[in-house]
Amino acid sequence: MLSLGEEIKQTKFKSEHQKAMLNILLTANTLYASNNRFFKKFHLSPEQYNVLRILRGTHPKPCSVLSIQERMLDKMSNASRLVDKLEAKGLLTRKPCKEDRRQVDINITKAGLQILDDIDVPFESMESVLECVSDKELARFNEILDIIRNKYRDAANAV
Amino acid sequence: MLSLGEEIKQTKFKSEHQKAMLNILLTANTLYASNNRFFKKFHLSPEQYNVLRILRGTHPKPCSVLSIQERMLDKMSNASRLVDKLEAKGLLTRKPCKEDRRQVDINITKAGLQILDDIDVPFESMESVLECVSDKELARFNEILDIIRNKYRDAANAV
DNA sequence: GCGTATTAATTGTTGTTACATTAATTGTAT
DNA sequence: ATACAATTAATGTAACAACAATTAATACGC
Repeated sequence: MLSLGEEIKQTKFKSEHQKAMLNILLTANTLYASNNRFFKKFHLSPEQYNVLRILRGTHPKPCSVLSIQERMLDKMSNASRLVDKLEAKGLLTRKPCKEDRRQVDINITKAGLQILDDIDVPFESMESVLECVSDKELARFNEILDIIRNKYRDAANAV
Repeated sequence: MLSLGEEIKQTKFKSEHQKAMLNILLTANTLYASNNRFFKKFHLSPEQYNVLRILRGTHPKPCSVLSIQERMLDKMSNASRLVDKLEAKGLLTRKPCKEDRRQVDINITKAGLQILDDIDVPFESMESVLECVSDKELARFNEILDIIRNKYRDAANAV
């Protein structure tokens, strides 16, 4: 098993803090790259999968582009174009919203639900890699991530 | 302060494990986006900054493109083209390697070292967001990240 | 030494992201 | 009611990433 230091061939770190920051970025890149390869088997990107999951969550109610965007992990990316791609694949439908004509009602299709079903089992087996860590430890782990996210965002805006 | 659930507007999670996986991805995205905005002030991308840091590490000895690639957080990205950009900005030099003419000797310039100096202080203040977490806890935090990275990569390859 | 395999770096291609801008609709203040 | 602001979605663009393919140099087996 490779440690952070081995992976990026850096022997010294200024502090455990700095190491943690680098480690998050490296780990996320690894996860992202693995997910990329995994979803490619289903002709999806991780972002497209994320959108389908969100739509399954609200199904059978529709969802607007904006509320997809708000629920996405990567807020910067372009929900509108992701929806384009998924519509072209027949995994969702798009129709104007009656109540507010600026909005678009997006619904996942049967094909969309089916592909999520196909993905669920193998994907869950990947997500279970953390079984060797206790729930209590993971709870603290999640807390620390929350702290980092919030403080870092503030710090970056302040600079 | 926003929790994972608040940020992606998802109230239920299947397990602490699944939550941790999503949290890593979300946190990394946030960090990456913040870094992006931060480095833009210096007309650099996070990846370009990473390359300069690596070169400062080996300085005054040169570094090949491959060994830059090996030390990078994101192995997938294109070291060759990053070096292009940085050379165009005068932040590094590129010259053929005498011993092995396939390789290129890359050295950071004074301007490159200077820009790292300019960045160091504000960037370190951003990295210090973790001061409220103890070193012992961070050590365990880093361990868990190492586990996730290694196991997940294996799991993704196996599927 | 010669042919083949391997390694290092670059380049081509395709798709995506980040960010700004635009267009259309709705909300609001007077 | 009308002007102006705010909201929603889509699009234009420049830069970047992923991956394959290419070129050049070196290592290795015989």
